[in-house]
Amino acid sequence: MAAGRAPILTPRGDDFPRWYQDVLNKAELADNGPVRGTMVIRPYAYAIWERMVAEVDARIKAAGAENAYFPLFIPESYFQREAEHVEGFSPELAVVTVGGGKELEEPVVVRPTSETVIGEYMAKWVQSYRDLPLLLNQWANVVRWELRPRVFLRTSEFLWQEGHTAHATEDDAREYAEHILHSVYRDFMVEVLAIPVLVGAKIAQERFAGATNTLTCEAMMGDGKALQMGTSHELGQNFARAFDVGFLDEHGEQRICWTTSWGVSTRMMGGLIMAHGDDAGLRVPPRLAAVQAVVLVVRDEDGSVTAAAGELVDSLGRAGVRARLDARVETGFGRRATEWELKGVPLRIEVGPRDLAEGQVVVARRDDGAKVPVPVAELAARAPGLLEEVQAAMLADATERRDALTTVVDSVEEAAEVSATGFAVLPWRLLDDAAIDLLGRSAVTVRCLQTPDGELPGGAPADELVAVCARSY
RNA sequence: CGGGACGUGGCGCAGUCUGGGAGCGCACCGGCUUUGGGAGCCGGGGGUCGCGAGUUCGAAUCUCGCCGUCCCGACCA
Repeated sequence: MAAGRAPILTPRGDDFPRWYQDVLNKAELADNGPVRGTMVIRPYAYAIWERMVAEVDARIKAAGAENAYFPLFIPESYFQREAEHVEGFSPELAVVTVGGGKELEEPVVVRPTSETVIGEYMAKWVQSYRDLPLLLNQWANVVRWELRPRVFLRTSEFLWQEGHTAHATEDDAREYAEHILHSVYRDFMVEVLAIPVLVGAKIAQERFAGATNTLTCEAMMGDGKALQMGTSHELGQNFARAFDVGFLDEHGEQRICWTTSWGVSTRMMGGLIMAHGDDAGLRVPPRLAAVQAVVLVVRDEDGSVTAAAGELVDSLGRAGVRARLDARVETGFGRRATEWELKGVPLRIEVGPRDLAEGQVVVARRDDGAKVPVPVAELAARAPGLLEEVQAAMLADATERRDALTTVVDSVEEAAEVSATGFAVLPWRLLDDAAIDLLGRSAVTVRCLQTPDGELPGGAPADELVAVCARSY
């Protein structure tokens, strides 16, 4: 029956960007907004984003930071105070010049990031070494006018979390920036998103505007391209100086703080889609999924199947599984099965009269398509374990693919070639300006620097570091 | 912002070259038959042909301008 029918989605191998668009539409994730570069996040995608927020927020709080909220509008003059910051952000600022029908005396910028406003208030709040470290975070929307927008990956407005901290010493600031990268971002991405991200440091050219060091989590997408999934910056004393964030130390000496900032955004939705999606649609890892299991009533003559399915949903819920009932029997089974596959729900539990007669249900895994019968009485007890199996399998799949598409090379030419389809790892010492320029001609960039065993460079000697190169989103 | 392609019901497209009925598939609504992988048949509803000028008796079709989308390059979460 399916033979001869057009595929639901453009196959990934035919046209990856087109496939991505198809997933956004068919899985009802997002639409373009009316203003170029803006997006509408639809309920199913927003539910996933809320799960991301919950998981990341819990980790941020575990790292000791507290949530606060700073204004959307920032005086334009604030941006002028940090030279590199202005230079980096000027091209993508949205500036409001009229308010209440009148030309404003000083234009206000719609925040592209909040270092400047937060710096102003940190200066006010921090007086003593006893006030440090000051660990703040906010969940907010930000605006960066984009020339080439792509839903979730690069939009002019996006949702994110931005952490901002002030510390007494450089070491303390560095440790905290690293702690966030590892214990919040990498942990979340690997354990919840099931995406095996690389951690590393950005080269100077790729640093955040105003940072002294930018740490990154880099993921590989289904087409071998890289996606920066999150960054954590050491800002040195650049912003602290510009905004006069100072304190008296225990010896009564006036000193300047060391600050950090770090963020992850709705871009992770794009990463989720492109890292795990297949030709049948999205695949959501169970720990992330807003709907972990859908109980699908295959057909129902007298209401008894729906009743039994409802009980299964309840029992799954009691077992800690986020389950949902699909009893829309007026819609064909195949249609509904396809819909849930598009949406990537990890487990589909099929219940029909035949199953009930045999005291079983059929459990279909979204990750590998396997279908196994499970006795009704055992479903709730077995589902959590099965979800964990799916979670582990998805991480293993993604890791295997990333490793298969990663090649260690020892020349710039090879790096350019290999980066056409995946990641190239080569000695950092080979990458002088001319080499970086050469890679650039193939749209290849240095994603991050690592130690050979994949850790942050830290204090490792520069000539021992490796550079991970790839094309990127 | 440079190069390329494309804008026709919600989605995907034909029609444009060679001007004259706005059509097709899917989706949607109603009815009947169906229901273990995208249902079938019958009957319906829905479109300023991206926007604006121009040429013409007449423009989806020709001309110009603008906007948007996608791809490829320069920047970012």
